[in-house]
Amino acid sequence: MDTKLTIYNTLTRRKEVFEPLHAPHVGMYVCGPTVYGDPHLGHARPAITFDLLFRYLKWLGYKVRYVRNITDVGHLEHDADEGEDKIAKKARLEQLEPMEVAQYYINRYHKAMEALNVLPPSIEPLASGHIIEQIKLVEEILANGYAYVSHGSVYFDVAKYDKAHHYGRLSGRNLDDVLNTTRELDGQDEKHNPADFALWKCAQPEHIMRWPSPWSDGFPGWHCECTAMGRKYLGAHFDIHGGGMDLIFPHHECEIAQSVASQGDDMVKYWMHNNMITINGTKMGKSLGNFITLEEFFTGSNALLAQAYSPMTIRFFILQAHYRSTVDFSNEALQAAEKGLQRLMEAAANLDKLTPSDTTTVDVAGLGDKCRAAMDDDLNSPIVISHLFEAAKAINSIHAGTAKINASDLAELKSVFHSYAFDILGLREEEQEAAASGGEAFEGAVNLLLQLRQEAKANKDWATADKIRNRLSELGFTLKDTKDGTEWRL
RNA sequence: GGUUCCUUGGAUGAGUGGCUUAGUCAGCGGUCUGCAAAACCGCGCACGGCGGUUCGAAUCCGCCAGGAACCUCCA
Repeated sequence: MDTKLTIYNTLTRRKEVFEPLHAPHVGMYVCGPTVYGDPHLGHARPAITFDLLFRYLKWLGYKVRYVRNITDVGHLEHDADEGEDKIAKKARLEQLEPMEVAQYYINRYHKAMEALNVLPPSIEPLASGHIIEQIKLVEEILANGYAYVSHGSVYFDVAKYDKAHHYGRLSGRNLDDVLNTTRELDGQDEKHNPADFALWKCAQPEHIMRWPSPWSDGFPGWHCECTAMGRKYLGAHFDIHGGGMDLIFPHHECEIAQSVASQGDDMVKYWMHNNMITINGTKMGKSLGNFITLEEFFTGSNALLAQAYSPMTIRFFILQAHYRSTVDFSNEALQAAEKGLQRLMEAAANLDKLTPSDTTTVDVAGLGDKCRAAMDDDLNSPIVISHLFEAAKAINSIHAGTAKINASDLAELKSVFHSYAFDILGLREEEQEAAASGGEAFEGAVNLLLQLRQEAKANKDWATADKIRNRLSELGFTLKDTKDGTEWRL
């Protein structure tokens, strides 16, 4: 297989062959959550998208350092919460230390990510732990003349920067567009230009999250953390920077400006952005109030949900769409994903039970190459999944005895199927928990019932046989009659 | 208003010039089964509208209609 991984680079708006700066090492940075609320379905998208990339790069043999930050310093809120730090505001409402609130939501985020089988990143730095690095970044930009101090705050001089470097090249804007559409915001009179963005903000008296700096007691600007921490852990130049499409402007645009203004060039080679999850066609978001938290999905406790959906159903649902497409939430789509996943996982279970024959009558050759080609094409997970379903069909046919496979093909099929379904797509079987909690006695009891049913069937006592089957079904068991007896699971 | 992008069957969701226009869910028919379920086999159904380029377009270009994200913290 001599294909190469290509990924869509937002900066050039085209797919590019992925060539690491320092192979076999790969550095990737992804914008993580702001921890002032429970993680919702929207947070799952970038986490799973870049988990897929992380897993695939590792599978290809790269040594990947994956940095995903936690924003616990907070950002400015709009209008009514003018100038107030989000985390500080919430803390006062709940009478908790700001860092206590942050820690609470960090823990909740980690729990949700674990449930979704999202691997922990190599480094998960906190913005609050890197104030010194951010101050240093601001000092560099000041020293290079691309920033100015005003009333204890430091602002980035966008107009000056734009003369030497194009401000807006990631998002396809030019400075005039930005100027004409910039809204009136707090502190505008301190700025030389409405388009300028804060590198350091002087804290108001009521602001409790604050740190000393050469300019004032305050807090770093909205975009500094990613530039400072990316550089600290991945170097002045690294391979991949990812995040949601809604971060392209201004966040990532400002990161590029900060990087160029401080070190002379952009740190990032490939910019990657996942699309949004929508609900009724519009973005699911905190500020829109139309989001459903991940925990609500797992428990079904939301009026919009017809039922609970397992973490793996959510993961599979997201992977069934390409990461650069929007994906619309609906119960129908999730139920379809749930059934599809179940089918795939049953095939995986059947795969382990197959016995080899001396010949092969199914077409499984090239499965690995096809999956590889799909992944290489900008992480086309829906195509990988479609190939896995083809494999599932073959597996089930062999399992049912209508097809055969020889030993070497079987070994190959197992290897490829497990690699893509579990190692790369990151799916996992969830039934183990139920079985584990049941214990041997439980299992024995169920088997006893099935044995009684089997005896009833042998006596043609259909009433008793069906009664056992129906009662077990009502309790949530799924029964499957096969030649060799009845299989069951919860 | 500006920037970027989208519009595929009953529901989802791939596919960028011709090859069988994927897969999943739902539906229909069959095999299997005591009857079911599951599984397997088979079937049907689409490329927003209008023009253009081309031997040939869902795929390229133009216009129109509709929609989204960003322009303010946001995955």
